[in-house]
Amino acid sequence: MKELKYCYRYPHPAVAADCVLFGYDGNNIKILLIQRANYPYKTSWAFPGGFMNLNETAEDAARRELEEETGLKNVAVRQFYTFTEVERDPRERVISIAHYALVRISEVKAADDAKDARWFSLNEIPNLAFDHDIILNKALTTLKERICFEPIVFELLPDIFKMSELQNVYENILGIKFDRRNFYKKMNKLGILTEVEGRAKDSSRRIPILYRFNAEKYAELKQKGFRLEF
Amino acid sequence: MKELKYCYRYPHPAVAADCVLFGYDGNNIKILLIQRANYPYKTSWAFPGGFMNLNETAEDAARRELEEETGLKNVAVRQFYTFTEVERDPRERVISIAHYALVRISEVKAADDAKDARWFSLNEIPNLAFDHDIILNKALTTLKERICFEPIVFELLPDIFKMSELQNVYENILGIKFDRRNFYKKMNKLGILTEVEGRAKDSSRRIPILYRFNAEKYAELKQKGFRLEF
DNA sequence: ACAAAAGTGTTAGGCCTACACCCATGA
DNA sequence: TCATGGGTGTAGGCCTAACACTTTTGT
Repeated sequence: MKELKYCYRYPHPAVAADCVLFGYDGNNIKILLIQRANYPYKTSWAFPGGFMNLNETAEDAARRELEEETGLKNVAVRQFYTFTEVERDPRERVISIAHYALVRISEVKAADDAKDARWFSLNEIPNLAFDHDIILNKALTTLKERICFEPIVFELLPDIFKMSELQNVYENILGIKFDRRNFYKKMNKLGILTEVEGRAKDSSRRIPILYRFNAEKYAELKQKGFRLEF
Repeated sequence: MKELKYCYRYPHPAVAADCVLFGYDGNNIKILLIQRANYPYKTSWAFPGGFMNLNETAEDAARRELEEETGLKNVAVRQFYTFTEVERDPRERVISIAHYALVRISEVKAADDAKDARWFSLNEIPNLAFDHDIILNKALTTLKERICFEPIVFELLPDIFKMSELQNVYENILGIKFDRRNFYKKMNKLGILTEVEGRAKDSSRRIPILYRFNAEKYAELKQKGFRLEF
């Protein structure tokens, strides 16, 4: 039994940093879950995360836990809500500072090998540990709102992508279908996409134009208040 | 010296809940600040707030501190961000779960009497304790975004108000000027306002139509995705 | 040559913007 | 009667939604 050597004048809760990791496999939005090996909620699935150290911020902690549990380094994690229900952890009072991050699923191949980490589609999410079902809902709601203010969806796509892929990502996240032609026009008019010379063919028929996210143009637009209306 | 009787196996940060309280005096958005009486940042101004108890959520804590320090009861506080910079408090590691709330300034008259609480306009904010300047900025940014998704501005206004007052609140928060006639049309078309029979006159010339926020109609619109474009 | 994916127009309607005018009222 | 705040209307432009046609390419 470890000794209780960290003492305070007033009760302190434990503070965890968790991270909802979104990926995109070319068809669907996916969520990375980790199967718990220990009490509580042993064998239940949960988001990567863990307790925050006192010499790091919550973001640092989320990034560190992500690396420890999935091998992913330097992911842009974003805090979105702190969950503080009194009984959310049976061990002791634990609050969870929840983050989300978007990654190219191919870069997390390593995690796929680990027997305890798996990508799940939104319609096959298993029972989750703690209040992670609530956290997931909030993460999805937040993501839907954020993609109208920041062009974060590009973090899910490869550097170079087809317009139809971009549309598919937006449709998946927002749960809406768009008219292909109107979507093309809207995105092109926005001005944050650059056509890429190399036209790679894939399984489709006609060879599509390829695009890259133009961070410079976005930076300009951001000044004047970037906003995507859906 | 109080004894250190709360002990844990791992280091725990202290957790505070703070609340940025917005008010509206009929002309300008105001922020309620409290002058600190103790170390650290003694005599500096800060947001109402304090340490969270282990038997309450962060929201509960923010509400409780708000009542203790301003007398306000049952205010709808909303969490918006958790501040976790390692050095943000000189005493020990403290993270702050920050909330905001909108109140009718007249209901906080009591607080005005207290010598240590005062409403400040945005252009007269003094030096703030801790990282409260950063918290204020984030609160303002969040407020600007949230009022496009939720009709929270009505919490700043009396039950019954003139259209010009509503416009003034939006203009103050967003820092934009609107055309009076276009604003009227936009708000009326939205359908969340109800005209009120009693026409009270004030210092102006022509007697204006009075409105009330219609919570039922808003609830309907919310289903289909309420959204205000500015 | 045919089906599927992809590029490009066109049109109508709605919403926003920018205005001008009239009404009511206190001084 | 005049200045001020307040209510209402209209024209133009832009954006969006809805929809059709053509091009490319693997089979």
